[in-house]
Amino acid sequence: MPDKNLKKQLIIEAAIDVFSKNNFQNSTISQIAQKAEVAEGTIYQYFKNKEDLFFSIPVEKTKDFCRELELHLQGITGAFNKIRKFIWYYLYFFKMNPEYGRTLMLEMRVNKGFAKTKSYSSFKNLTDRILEIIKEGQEEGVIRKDVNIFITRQLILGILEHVVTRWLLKGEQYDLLEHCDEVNKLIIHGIGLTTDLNGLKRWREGQ
Amino acid sequence: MPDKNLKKQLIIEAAIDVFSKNNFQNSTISQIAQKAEVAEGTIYQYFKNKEDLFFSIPVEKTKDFCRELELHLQGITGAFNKIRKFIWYYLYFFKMNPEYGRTLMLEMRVNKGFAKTKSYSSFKNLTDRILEIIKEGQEEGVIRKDVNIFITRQLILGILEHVVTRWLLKGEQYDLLEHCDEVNKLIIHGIGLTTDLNGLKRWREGQ
DNA sequence: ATTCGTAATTGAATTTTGTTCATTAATAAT
DNA sequence: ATTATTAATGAACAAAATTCAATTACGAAT
Repeated sequence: MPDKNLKKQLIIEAAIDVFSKNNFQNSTISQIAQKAEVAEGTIYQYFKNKEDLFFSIPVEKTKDFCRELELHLQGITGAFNKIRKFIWYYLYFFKMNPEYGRTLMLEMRVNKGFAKTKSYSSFKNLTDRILEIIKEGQEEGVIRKDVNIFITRQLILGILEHVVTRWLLKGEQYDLLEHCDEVNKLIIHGIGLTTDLNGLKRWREGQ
Repeated sequence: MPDKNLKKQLIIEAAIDVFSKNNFQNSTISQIAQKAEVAEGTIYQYFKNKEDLFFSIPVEKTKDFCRELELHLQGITGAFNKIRKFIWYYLYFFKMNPEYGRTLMLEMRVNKGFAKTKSYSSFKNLTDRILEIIKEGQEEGVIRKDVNIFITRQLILGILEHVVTRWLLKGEQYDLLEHCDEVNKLIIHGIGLTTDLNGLKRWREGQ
């Protein structure tokens, strides 16, 4: 029983390596087979096709991602503090796992088939978690209620994905955590520097 | 002379159709050739290879995108008003051109080769434009100065790309313009509903 | 220990698809 | 009309994904 998964894991290991160096299109089954020291046919014993192998890659890593996030959030109180930690951890994880980032951000996330994969189910935990935090913040009275919570989540995930994607496309040259505070500040307070206190009052009533 | 571009355009037309229905990987040259009613070899008269054809698709549309944006911004004063219009127009354009969106958002934007293409150069006008508006807002004193302008831009582009990408992945079922106001509100004011006026004061001084 | 049955593995054959190229057709120039 | 140049063709080629009949390894049963 562990033997079977061992070989499967061996192939995935090789696939991670090959797919993250080149991309999906430019990676070949024979490269992966060579690296895993199995015959090409063997791969098709464990995976339906090239795409299926590809989608199997981030399952485990994504589970780690969510599990560790939960750990990092332990003992933190207050929605804003949790969001700050979420932002930090999100960027930190991609900094530490760039090959995972390349596959997930540049290829999976943008694929229509992704929503049907196991990785997506794992990833959904993460996006569900941020939704919970948003609701918590609304109950605390620190997060605005006059905006759809899903749009609120899109603001947070949007900038994070954009920041990570840019970093990957630029070749991971700078430190991803560099602008952690600024991102946080923008999410919480927005770009506006209004002194319109009447306006402020109006938004509050908008809840 | 116009004959030559006519055939090239014909091929692009067919490519738009095929590439946006399936994706890059699952579209074949022979499908495109059939649809354009030319021989497969003819395509290679006009384009170096499949990828070159792919990247040629959004050149013209992207130029339109930028040109029309400029038109829509005409006569609007004040950074916030311009941003509001930018957001509206951005969403409006993808609503009207979903096949363009599918190619640009789900395939191009996330491709390392994209930054070297003509489409990217056009697209850069758009992202440069939002940067100008941000600077203008800072001079007006309505946009915070204690955050890197590039990060500020990433907030705006991030949520817009995320909103459009989600819409595309969900099969374009709902109206993309539905949440225009909410997006705007979040960008300008953030998710926070703080009454901490001392904090507010501190941020202002942070400029 | 030997046999038998099942599952895993192999790599050569097949299929699909991008790309090339020699040939043919069309167009323009003299 | 003849020639030169350019465009278009589709069969041939190459590369890579996928299949499959043959082989090997393994475990249980006798």
